[in-house]
Amino acid sequence: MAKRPYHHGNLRAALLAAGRQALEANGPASLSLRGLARAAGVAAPSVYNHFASLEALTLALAEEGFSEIGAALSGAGQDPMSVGLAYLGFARCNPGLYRLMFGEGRRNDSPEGAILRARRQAAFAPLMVLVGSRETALHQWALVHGLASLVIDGHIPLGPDPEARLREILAGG
Amino acid sequence: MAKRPYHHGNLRAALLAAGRQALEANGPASLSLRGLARAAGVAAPSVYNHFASLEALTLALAEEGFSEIGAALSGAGQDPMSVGLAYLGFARCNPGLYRLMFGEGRRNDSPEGAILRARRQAAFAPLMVLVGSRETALHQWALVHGLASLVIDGHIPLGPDPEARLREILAGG
DNA sequence: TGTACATCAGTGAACGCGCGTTCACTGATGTAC
DNA sequence: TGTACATCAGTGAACGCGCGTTCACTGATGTAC
Repeated sequence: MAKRPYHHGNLRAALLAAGRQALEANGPASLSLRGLARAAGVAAPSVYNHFASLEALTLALAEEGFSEIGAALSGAGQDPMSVGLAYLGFARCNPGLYRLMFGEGRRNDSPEGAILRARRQAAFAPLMVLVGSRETALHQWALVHGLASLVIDGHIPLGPDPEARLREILAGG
Repeated sequence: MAKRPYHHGNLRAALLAAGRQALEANGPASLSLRGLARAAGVAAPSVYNHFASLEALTLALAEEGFSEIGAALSGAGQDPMSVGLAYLGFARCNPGLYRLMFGEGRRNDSPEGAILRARRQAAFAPLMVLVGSRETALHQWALVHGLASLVIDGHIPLGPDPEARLREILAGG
């Protein structure tokens, strides 16, 4: 099979791990097929044994993110404040991934874009369930998403007790 | 001086206009020095007579945006709801530019990034003035920024009366 | 008015770069006889 | 237990691309005499 794989038997996983690392180290724009292959200790064409294209790899990273944030929100219980904090926690732990998932949409009309948009809607669904009206749900989503973006971008220093601060801001309408 | 300028005497303005157009047509990631020169009907090196680098040109575009959103917010009066709607109006009219201004920050520690961050804080200042506590101001900023992002990304279809819908969502806490 | 000259916004050619992707290949592993 | 063979994850070389930037240049304009 392979000649001398540096990765330990699962190049797909190694590439995704390298992607996560690159995402957090240098942001979504830094993702490159050659770069990830390099990071995984493998020649660039090897990537094509596991992903159809760079776009497919990128999408797989985003899928990981949506799956993880979904789990985090599900595990946060029924209290909207808890769900909001869980959402913010995910974004703060994975800022590069969060940006890939929600920002930097290349082109609105690409097939990749359509898939990402659907996944975002799905991630938003738990919020829908918890609150009464659709307006309120959208309001909450906008609030929590906007706050996540601002925090990630360093606009809101959180001080020694980040969670308490986030609670204040979320509540402070 | 020039040989045969296709632009009418102000290449700097022509490049910025081309940048605005590219931003709205294809997003921030599509900005390229060669592309903008092409769009302005000029050879690539000509750009360097007016901007030190692509980064400088990009920053000038963002500055335009911050100046315009500042004017829009100032003109919106004292009512927080009006200011919020003005903010959303700017984002909806200039989605590509808004993304450049607020999203897609390349690297947090680049000098460009620092300038952009300062400009964002400045754009946020009017909100600070209108509301009582700092928490409330941050809450409002997050809400309006998040809503702008979601609307721009097509997650919230606005229907026949967009402004009324946005009012509902903003109010719907 | 005519001539020499400085200015400087433009030019085309070239640089080196990293990129995504394709190609024919190689060689270790696992299986069938 | 040996041997032939198929599989297929890996390989290096090469493709064409667009990019930002640098370079020495050109030639129309505006100014000084």
